[in-house]
Amino acid sequence: MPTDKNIDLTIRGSHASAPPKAAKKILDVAYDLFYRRGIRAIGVDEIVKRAGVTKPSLYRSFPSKDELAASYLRQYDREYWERFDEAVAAHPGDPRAQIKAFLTRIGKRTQVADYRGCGMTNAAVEYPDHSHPARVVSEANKQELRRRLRAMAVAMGAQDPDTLGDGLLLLIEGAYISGQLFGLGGPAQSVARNADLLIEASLKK
Amino acid sequence: MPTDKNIDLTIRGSHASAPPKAAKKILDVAYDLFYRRGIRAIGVDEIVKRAGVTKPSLYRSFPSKDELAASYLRQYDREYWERFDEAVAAHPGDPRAQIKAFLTRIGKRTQVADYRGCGMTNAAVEYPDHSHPARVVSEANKQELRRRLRAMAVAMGAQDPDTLGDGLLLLIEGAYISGQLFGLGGPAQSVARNADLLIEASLKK
DNA sequence: CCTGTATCGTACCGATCGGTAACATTGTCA
DNA sequence: TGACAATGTTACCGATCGGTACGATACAGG
Repeated sequence: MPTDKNIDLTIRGSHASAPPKAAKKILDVAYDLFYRRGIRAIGVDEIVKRAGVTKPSLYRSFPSKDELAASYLRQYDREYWERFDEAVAAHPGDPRAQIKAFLTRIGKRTQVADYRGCGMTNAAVEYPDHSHPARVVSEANKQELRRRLRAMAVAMGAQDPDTLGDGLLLLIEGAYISGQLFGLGGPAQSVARNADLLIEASLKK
Repeated sequence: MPTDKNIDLTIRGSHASAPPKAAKKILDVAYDLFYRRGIRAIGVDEIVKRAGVTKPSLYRSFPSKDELAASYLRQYDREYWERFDEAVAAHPGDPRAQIKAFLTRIGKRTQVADYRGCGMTNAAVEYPDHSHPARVVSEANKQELRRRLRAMAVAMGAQDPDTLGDGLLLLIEGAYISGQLFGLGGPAQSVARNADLLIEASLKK
C-alpha cells in the first residue's frame, strides 16, 4: 500500500493511489489568479509558471482551461457554503440572526482595498453563455443561495417570503458588486443594516 | 461613381466634410458586441468585420481597443442618465415615485431572455485594475449614481439618508446581476417592491 | 536486475490577440 | 485640371492564446 500521507480532498474516486501532487498546486494558483484578476485575464502559461509546473501537467489533470475554471468554482462553492453554515450554526433556530451574521461578515469582507466580490458572480459576468462549464457551476450556486434565502424568509415568518428572500439576495449581490466598485467606505458596508430594515418591514404584523 | 447613397447625418449642408462615417459604425457595432458578450470576449477583428470596415479605420478613430471600450461606456453613460432623468421627470417633486419608476423599469428590463445587466457593472468586473480606461468611466458612473440616490433619500426625508441611498444602490446592483444570472422569473423582478418596502421602513416616523 | 506504469519537461502547433506600415482611393477647392 | 488631405485597403508584425506530440525520468513489483 502507498504511504497515503496526503489525503485527496476532492472526493473523485475511491482510488487512494491518485496523489496528483501537481494538480493541487495548479488549482491553488488558478484559484488565486482567477479570483483576483478574472478568468479570461489569466492564461494557462501564467498559471503553470506560478505553480512551478509545466503545461502538460495541467492538461493531464484538467481537460481544458474552461474545466479548470469550473474546478476553481467548485472549490469556491464548498468554501462558500462553509461560511454560510458557520453563520447559521452560530444562531441555532434564529434565521434572522443567521442572516444578520452572514451579511455582517460579507459587509466586513467588502471593506478591504482591492476587494474582488464573489467569484461566482464574476464568472457569470465573464461568461454570458449559459452552457459554459464555469457558468453552470455559478448558476447552480446562485440557485441554491436563492432557495436557502427563501426558506429562511419562511422561517422568519415573512408576509411574502419569496419577495423577502429575493430582496435579501439582491442586497447580497449588490454588496458583492459595489464592494469591488467602491472599495473602502462604499455602500456595501451598510448591507446588514439595510437587510435588517427590509426584514423588519417584511414580517407579519 | 460615388452614388452617395449613405447620408451624412452630422453636418449641415449637402456635401460637407464627412468626418466619422466609419467611426460611428465601429462604435455602434462595438457597443452591441461589448455589451452582449463582454469586452474581453470580443476582438477588434470581429468588430471591424461586423462593421464592414478594416482595422486601420478603427485605429484612426480610436487610439486603442481599451479606449474604444471607454468610448462605448461613455455612450452607455449618456443613455443611462437619459433613462434616469426620464423617470425623474415623470414625477416632479416626488422622489419616492421617481425611484419607484426607475426601479420598475429596471425590473422589467431584467425579465427578458439573455438579459446582460449593466454595461458599467460588467466592465468593472472584467477589469479589476482601477487605472483601466473602461473602469475609470464605470467608477465615475457609479459614484454619480450613489450621489443621486443619497440626494433623493434626503429629499424623501429618510432617517438615515446615506444608508437608504446605499441600500437602494445595493438593490439596483443586485437587480443588474441577478437579472443576468437567473433570467426570467429571477429575483430582479421584485426590485421595485423591495425598494419600496425599504423606503417605507427608512422614513422618519 | 528488468519491465511496466505514470508523471515529468522540452519543444512545438495553428489560431488569434492588439496594433501598424505602406499604398490605393476618394472628395474638395484652387 | 492639378494638388492636397482625409479616408479606406492589403498585408503584415511580434506576442500570446489554448492545447499537444513525444521523449526523459522516477519508481513500483517480479
